[in-house]
Amino acid sequence: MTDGDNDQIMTAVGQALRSHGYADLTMQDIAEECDMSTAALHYHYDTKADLLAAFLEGLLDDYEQRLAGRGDRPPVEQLTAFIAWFVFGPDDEDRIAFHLALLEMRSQGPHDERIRSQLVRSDRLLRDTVADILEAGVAAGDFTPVDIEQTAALVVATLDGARTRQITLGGDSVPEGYTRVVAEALLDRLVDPLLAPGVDRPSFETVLADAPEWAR
Amino acid sequence: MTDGDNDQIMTAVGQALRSHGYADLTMQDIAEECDMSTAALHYHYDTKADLLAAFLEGLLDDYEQRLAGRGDRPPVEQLTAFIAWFVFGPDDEDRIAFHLALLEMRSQGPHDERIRSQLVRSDRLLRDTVADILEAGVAAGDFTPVDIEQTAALVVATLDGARTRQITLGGDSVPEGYTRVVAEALLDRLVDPLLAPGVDRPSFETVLADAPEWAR
Amino acid sequence: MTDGDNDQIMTAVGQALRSHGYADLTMQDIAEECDMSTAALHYHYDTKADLLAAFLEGLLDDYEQRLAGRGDRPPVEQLTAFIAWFVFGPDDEDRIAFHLALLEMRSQGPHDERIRSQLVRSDRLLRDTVADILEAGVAAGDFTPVDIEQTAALVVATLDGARTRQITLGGDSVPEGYTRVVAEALLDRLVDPLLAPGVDRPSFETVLADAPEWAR
Amino acid sequence: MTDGDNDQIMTAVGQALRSHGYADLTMQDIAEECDMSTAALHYHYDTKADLLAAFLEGLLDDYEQRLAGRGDRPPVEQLTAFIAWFVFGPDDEDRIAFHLALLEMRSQGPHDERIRSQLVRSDRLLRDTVADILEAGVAAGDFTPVDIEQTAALVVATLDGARTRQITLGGDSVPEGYTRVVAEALLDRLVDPLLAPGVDRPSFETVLADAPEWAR
DNA sequence: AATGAATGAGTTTTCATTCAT
DNA sequence: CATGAATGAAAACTCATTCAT
Repeated sequence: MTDGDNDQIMTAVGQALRSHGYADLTMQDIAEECDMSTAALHYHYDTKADLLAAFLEGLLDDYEQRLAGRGDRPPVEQLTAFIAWFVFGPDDEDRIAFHLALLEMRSQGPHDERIRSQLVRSDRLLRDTVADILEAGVAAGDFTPVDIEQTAALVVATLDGARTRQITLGGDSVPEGYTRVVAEALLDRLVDPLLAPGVDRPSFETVLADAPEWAR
Repeated sequence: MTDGDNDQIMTAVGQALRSHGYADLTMQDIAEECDMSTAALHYHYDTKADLLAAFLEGLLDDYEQRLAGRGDRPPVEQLTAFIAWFVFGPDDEDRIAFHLALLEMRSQGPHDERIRSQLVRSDRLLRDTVADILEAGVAAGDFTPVDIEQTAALVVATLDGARTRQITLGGDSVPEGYTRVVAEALLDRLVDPLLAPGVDRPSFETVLADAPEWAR
Repeated sequence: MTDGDNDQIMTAVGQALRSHGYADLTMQDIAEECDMSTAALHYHYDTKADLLAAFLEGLLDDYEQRLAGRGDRPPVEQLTAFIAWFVFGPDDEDRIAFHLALLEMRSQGPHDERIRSQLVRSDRLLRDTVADILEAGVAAGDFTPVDIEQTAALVVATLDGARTRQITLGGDSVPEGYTRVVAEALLDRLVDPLLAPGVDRPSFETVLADAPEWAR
Repeated sequence: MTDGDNDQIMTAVGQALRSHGYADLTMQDIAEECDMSTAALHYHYDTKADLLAAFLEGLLDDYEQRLAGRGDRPPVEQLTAFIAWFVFGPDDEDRIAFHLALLEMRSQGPHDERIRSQLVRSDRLLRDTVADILEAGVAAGDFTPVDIEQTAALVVATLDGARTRQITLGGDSVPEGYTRVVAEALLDRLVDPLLAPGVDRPSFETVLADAPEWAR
């Protein structure tokens, strides 16, 4: 199978997941999305579980690539950009679809070890990213010392929670967007108190405006 | 149908959801859990979707009632208890199973309006609860003034995110438990800076130990 | 059970049959039509088959009563009126419903001896009615001699066929109405050649206009 | 699906319909008749209704083809053969079962548009067949002029009515068979008076004996 | 006399998976 | 490589019937 063929299948899984939801997803749904027979899908992937595990793997690989390459800007900027990265609007359908698919896969983690181990890997990567930024900031004297692991966990959990709520609740509950409100709160309440005297944090708007290349 | 009979069915749905997960839940699973025939279930609820919607509704009603009777203890205590309420250990299998099932239902929100509207209601309730505590605290002079809505959203998102990660990742990634680490971080980084001079926050251990009646 | 109660049930069977058709008719359909529980229906009639057999019996009793009492008008008039009696328009919903119900029951005859014997009784009655008229007409010299049984069978089959086709095909195929066209053909081709010289047949319009009391 | 495979399914539907009747027909019945799983049936036809509609359509297509090849024998013979074609004995179980099933389907016409439209098509076809014969006969000078449409409707209704009564009443009421008696009556009373002087009608027995190839 | 609740047996339909071609 | 066809197992749902009250 060429890479292009595989991409096509993976795209189809994402589309089908988006349209039907995990619980109602059938091989037929996926097959229709990429103009293939279900038998062809089974030729490439032995079971539905295999196919979905591969899909999740691809999903997280993408995610990771986007996290990488933060460049060498000051830690405050990096942290602010990291937080801003989670913000999306109620009309950012691609993003919603992506994370909804991810959420549906995530909820299957406890039932499928292959899925769970990918999730653990991705969690470790996310927290390490934040931890690295924090560590660099403390080392540079830009941040006052903190419990790095604890803070990283806090940041990641908070942003994940905001995203999950925005995706599952839709735009009704927090019209400005759950992620936006929570990201701002994080900056005000967590990041600002962390800054050493004389260190300035770029405004949220600035960071959102000139989104660095890695913040898709 | 008497209330007792209905309770029995709802309990069975909960149990079955815990054992099988949302995506794999069958009417038969539920029927077995309450020693009934599937036909009997269909006698009371026309469709599986109806039954699950009723279950979710009942769940949130319970939730609501538990959140309601917070009593008249000082706001600091209430806030600390609220945060502590989310903490559970990696071995609290029942809670994990329950919230996993709930997470699976949540990921169906975008596909099922009945589910989504219940989720929105529950979100509103949670944030209102925190907002009320904050408001009371500010009014009493125990908390320094803050943006109440913003802070409530932050707290709820953070705790939800921690819970979701703990459930989906298992004990591997944060052995003490994601919820525990994040709850402590929240208290240290968010609640403490909020306290007016002279106001003391009960220690986390204290609150966890004598969990008030409303913190199941 | 009072007669009124039973009438109510029978009406409900007719209504339900009309709405759902025999193949899709359920006890629940009937129960809903008369605001009763299915258990109540089973209290009065042991089985669904019993209930339907009773329904058919009532149906045919009605039918018979309408056939009776032809009075003592001349045989030509009686025969013409008998034929005209079968004519109904594409908008005569009551009549269509009645005969549709009857047709659906009739198609079950071969599967249920109770039904079949009622149908045989009704057939005998219909043919005897025609035969009596023919016999009287021949005796009176109004009709030329014919094979009475054969002619009666022909008349009954023809009118039944026209009615069945009109009911099952709807108004599309023969806009004036199958029964109307065929009844007219019967009069032109069968009755007229039967008349002795000097005997006049009332026009079809006349008979249709002043429908005698027994031709509902 | 090859034509042969489809034929096999259609034959199975016919057989199952004969054995069980329309109201009691299940997919399982059909599946057993052709040594297939019900799932295989559903692979070819999405729903039971689709399958039955296809069956009815195929039935009428066959019918059409059989009616088509009437050859170029004289109109009198054609008309006589057409009428004779409807005759069957009280012991012709296969035909009884088949037409009973068809009658059950017909009584579903008012509830199922797909069925009804096929019935209308079949009605049109039958009447056109008779009308064509009559027209040819009149043109050839074998028949005296008549209202062609009216006469065709009369013939079709009569034969249909006789068949319906014979099927639903069984052999009790008209031991020689309703269709036989009525067909003879039709010939005596309708066809014979139609013949131009010098034109002879083949005897009923003759036609019944050497049934032409198109009279199944 | 009537009902709400329940059920067992069955119905259509779905779906991941297999396999000959 | 890919497909059309097929299947077994299970799914949701239906329905006539029963029974305690």
